[in-house]
Amino acid sequence: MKATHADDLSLATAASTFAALGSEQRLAVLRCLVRAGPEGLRIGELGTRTGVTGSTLTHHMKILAAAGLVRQEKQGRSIICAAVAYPEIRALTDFLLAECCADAPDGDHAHG
Amino acid sequence: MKATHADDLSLATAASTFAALGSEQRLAVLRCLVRAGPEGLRIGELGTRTGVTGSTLTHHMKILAAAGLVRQEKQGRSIICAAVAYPEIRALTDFLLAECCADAPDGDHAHG
DNA sequence: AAGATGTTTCGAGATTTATCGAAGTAATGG
DNA sequence: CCATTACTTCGATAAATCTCGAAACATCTT
Repeated sequence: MKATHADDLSLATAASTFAALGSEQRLAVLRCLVRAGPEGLRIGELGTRTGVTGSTLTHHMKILAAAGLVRQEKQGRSIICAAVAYPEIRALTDFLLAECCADAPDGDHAHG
Repeated sequence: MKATHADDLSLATAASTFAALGSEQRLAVLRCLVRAGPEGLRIGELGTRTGVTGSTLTHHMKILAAAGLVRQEKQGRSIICAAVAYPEIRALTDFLLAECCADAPDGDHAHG
């Protein structure tokens, strides 16, 4: 068996990471952060851009942070949020490819 | 902009596909099916292997099928389930990579 | 210290999801 | 046609999640 990042992910961890991504609002938030780049955004700005209320945003950010998809850093009275999604997502895609597509050829799959 | 399968996925679709994967039980079911290969498994057998009750399994299978991750086909009095995950997962990974990792270098990412 | 700003916690209502068992539908065999 | 097998639908309950506003907390400014 080939060693990949997928080994880092238990089924439970993978499921909860997927669950974290399984909300349109959170996905929008994550995308917003990723596009903002490594500098990140303040929570407030994030709320403005995504149209999500303060406390709700806090809630979603906790979930994304618990999944390791974002990082929060206090800076003065603001919290700077930035995506740390890259390694996590790589692990996730590796998981999917390893667990689910292990012996699938590249072209046409399981269609018959 | 590079054309990929990611273009096929709206934010809402991606979120609901992630949500479909965001359950340990469903992920276990999907993995079971993927490992079973293109021949698939009967619902009953799937239930036996995963320890999920009949009606609950029906429920989960609906969600997986709605997400396009599995296919169900009647065969006599059985339903054969098989993973069709490959293209969906490819679209999903493409989505993630395109939306979230677009300009991330390959090595060290967004770590400060 | 007082006031302004930015974020979190708390409490609560609404919605969604998970799970089960019992009854229902569909296909095969006697 | 009746029984059996295989799965689904229905109805109900429990649990989790979403969402909000108000109040609390922390930080900077003056």
